[in-house]
Amino acid sequence: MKPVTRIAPSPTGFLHVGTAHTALYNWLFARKHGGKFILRIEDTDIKRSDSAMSDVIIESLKWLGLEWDEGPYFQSDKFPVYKKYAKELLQNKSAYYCYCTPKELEERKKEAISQKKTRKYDRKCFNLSDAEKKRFENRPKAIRFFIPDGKVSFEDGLHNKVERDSQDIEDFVILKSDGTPSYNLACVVDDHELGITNVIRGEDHLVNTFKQILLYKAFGWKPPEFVHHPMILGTDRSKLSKRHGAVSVLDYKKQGILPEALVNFLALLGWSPGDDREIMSREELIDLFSLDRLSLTASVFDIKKLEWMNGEYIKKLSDEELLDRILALTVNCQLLTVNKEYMLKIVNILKPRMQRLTDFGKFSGYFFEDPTQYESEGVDKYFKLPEVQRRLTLVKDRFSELKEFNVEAIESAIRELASELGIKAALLIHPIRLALTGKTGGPSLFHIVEILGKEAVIRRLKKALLFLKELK
RNA sequence: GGCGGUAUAGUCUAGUCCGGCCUAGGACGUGUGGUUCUCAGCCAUGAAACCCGGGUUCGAAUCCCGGUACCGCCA
Repeated sequence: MKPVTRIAPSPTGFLHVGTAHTALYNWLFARKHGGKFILRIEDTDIKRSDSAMSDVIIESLKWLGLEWDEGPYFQSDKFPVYKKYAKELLQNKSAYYCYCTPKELEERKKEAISQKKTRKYDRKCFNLSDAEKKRFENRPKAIRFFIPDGKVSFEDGLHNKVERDSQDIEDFVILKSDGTPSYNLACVVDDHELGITNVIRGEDHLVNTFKQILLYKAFGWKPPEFVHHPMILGTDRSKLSKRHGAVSVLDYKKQGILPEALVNFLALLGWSPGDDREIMSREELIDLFSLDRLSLTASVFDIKKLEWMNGEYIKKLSDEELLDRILALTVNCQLLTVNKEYMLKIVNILKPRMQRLTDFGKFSGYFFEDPTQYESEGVDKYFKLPEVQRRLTLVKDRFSELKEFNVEAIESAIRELASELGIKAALLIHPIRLALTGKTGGPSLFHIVEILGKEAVIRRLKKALLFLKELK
């Protein structure tokens, strides 16, 4: 039988990388076995959901390339269905009405805690007499699932047999008093109706599974196979959240991370192919993926490694492709008007030092505008060299005499001048770089000079010479 | 608090099922050196881990027992 998996995010306004991580494993598993991957939006909490929020999830999944085969299904379309199933459980005595108000529950729980008793629901409404029930009949009522005695266990694909005493599980609400289903009911009903065969989800749901198993049993349904994978943690080893930095998939997009890099990185957080491979294409991941190679331990999201990996993916892109990606990300209209040939040259020499698409903006400024200031460290180091004014003047003259203004000609001009002056070429190169870019580091100077072109180079050298005059 | 889960370097992991090939492998990060005009890169090289305590065994990261710590759920 072909597997059917799903990702079921709730529309919170963004797609959490943890959810993306889970989605990826479900997607990989479905693709690997020729199965189906379904998207379901868990928007039963109407107050906190709106369509704009699910759009973000859809956009994020698409960006990552995790295409789904069915859906999106919306739980908010199915309220009557959940209600029907809740009533069914009522009828077969697996559930009962609860008339307790949130306030009453709160108070009784507090009291239980203060007496160091269990915080479970006290089953008050299960034990109500008919007369009492009648008295409460006009109150809003929820439906609670009755937990039968005994032990609940299931086989987890990773953790093997997990077991829990039903005494430790409370009679949980399946249908709230406002008629909306609780998470566990909606989840079980939908997983069943959609024919989900493999539920692959974060370990934070492991404990929910006991309740869900009980629901499957009460309905007489066959439960799917469960796999609870380890979670992603922040650097302080607590559940990854906003205070650890970016957690939204689209934030990474904005910050210049490539989707293929994020996918590769996420895949390796809690899974490994068994050998030393790290950089793997989508196809390789599908080919190599296997649930039994998932790790059992939660992993810390290491942004440094993501950046490294992103850099690796950037280096693999052709100049054209990289330029397209940069432009797609940039809102700077000015860049869009610059001629493509020029842009490609810049992309080409900046590529090896880029780790994020946004680095292009950071590193390329001087290709578009003359430097307005010079790094002070560089001024001390290179603009105060002996005879620097005279040397730069000579450089400027040599450059203006050049007929061919290409890397070879530029390099030999500088090297020849250096040997005529009896100094190391570096003593010319560094001040020139500072004069042209305002910076002490960067790509090969000869390439910079070529790309900038004769006119800009001469202009900038003149500017620098003026600056040097004032420096004295 | 109860319950569930987990434990290999700072981080991601391989090895654990079936004890010896593990003086524990790879990657990120980090130290040093080399290359180049600088930075990045690249190459070379180093430091860095089996949670603790018992046991079984000729031999344990791997098996058993007992702790501890961390994470999660109830919230």
